[in-house]
Amino acid sequence: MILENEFSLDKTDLHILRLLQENARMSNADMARELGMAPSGVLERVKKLEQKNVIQQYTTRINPNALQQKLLAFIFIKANVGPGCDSVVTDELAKIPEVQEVHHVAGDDCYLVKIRTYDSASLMEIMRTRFAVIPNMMSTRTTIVLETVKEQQQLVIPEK
Amino acid sequence: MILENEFSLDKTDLHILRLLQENARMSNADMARELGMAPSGVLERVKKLEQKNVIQQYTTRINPNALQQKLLAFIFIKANVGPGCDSVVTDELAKIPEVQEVHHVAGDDCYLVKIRTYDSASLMEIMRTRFAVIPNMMSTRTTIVLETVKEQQQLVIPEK
DNA sequence: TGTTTTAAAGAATTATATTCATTAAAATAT
DNA sequence: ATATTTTAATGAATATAATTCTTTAAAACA
Repeated sequence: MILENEFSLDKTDLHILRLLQENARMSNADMARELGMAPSGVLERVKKLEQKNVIQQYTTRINPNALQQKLLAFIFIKANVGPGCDSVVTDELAKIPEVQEVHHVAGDDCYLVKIRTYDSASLMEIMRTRFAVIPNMMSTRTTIVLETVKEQQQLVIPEK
Repeated sequence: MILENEFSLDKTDLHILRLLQENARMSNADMARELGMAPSGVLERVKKLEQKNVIQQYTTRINPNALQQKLLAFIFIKANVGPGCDSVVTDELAKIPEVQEVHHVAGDDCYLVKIRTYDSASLMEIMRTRFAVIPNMMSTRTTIVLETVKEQQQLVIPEK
C-alpha cells in the first residue's frame, strides 16, 4: 500500500502554496498568470486546498512594536498529571489570548508556552491570574527574549 | 513630550488590523462594509499601514503535516562571543530556511532557535551541516516537541 | 474498454480595486 | 482669532478581478 499521505499535492499545488505563503493577498488573476493557467482553474485548486485543511488560515503579520507589545517569553511548565489526562492544563493555557504557542515536549519539563505581552508587569499579571489557577501545575521556568533576530512560521516548500 | 510611539494607530486602524489578522484575503470591499466606510478610504489606510511597517506581511498558514514536516524542535545554544559581536552566530542561524525563529535570550543559554524538519534524521543532518560550521558555538540542548496544542502568531489587538 | 474522476479552458456575469476630483474637519501656524 | 495645511473621508468613473457555468480532454479506475 503506497500512501504518500492523505493530502496528495502535485507540483502546481506546491507552487500555489509557495505564492500564497509569500503573499496571501496575491490576486487569483496574478497567480493564474504566474502559473500560466486560467483563473478558474487556480481558484478551484485553492478552494480544494482550503477544504483539505492544507491551507489553515490567511493571516497578517503585524509588527508587535506598533502595538507596544515589547515582551516575548518562553515558559517551561512542569505539571503532575497522570498519562492522558493532561488536556486540562494545555487547554487552559491555549485559551489565554496572549499565549501564542503551547507544546507538549519531551523531558522533565512537560509543557512549553510562548507568550507575548506589553511588559514584564503584564506577564506577571497573566501568570498570577491565569496560570496560578490551573490545577496540577508544579513549577514554571521563564526565559525572557532580549532580542528577536528571526520570527516566522513559513515552511520550506519543496519544488516537487 | 508625549510620544505614544511612532505608529499612532486610531480605532479604525486597529479594527482593520483585527480583520486582516483574522483573514488576510478579506476583500477591500468587505472591509469597507464591515467598517461602514468607502472602499477607497479603507484602501488608503491599509497602504499607509504597509508603508509604516505596521503590516509586515500577508501570509498563509500551511498545515505542516501536508508537507510531511512532522518534527518541531527548540534548540538552546551557548556561544562564547564577546559583547556586541554575536551577530555572526545569529545571522548564520537565521539563514537556514528550516529555522523559523532565532532569539537572543537572557541567562546562560545565549540563543533559542525554533526549527521544523521532516524527521529527526533531517534535523541531525542540518545540525551537522549547518550548525556545526558556525564558529564559537559551544553547546546545544535540543527539546523535541511531542505534540502541539496551539501555534499561531496572532497578537491581541486592543479595541482602543 | 467503458466509466468515473480530475483538471483545465473559455465565455459571460457580477463584484471589486483603483484613481481622481471634491469636501469637510482637525491641526498648525501667523 | 483667522488663514493655511494636513488628514480622512466620500462618490463617481474606469479598469481589473472573481465567480459561475458549460464544455473538453486526459488520467485513473473497475
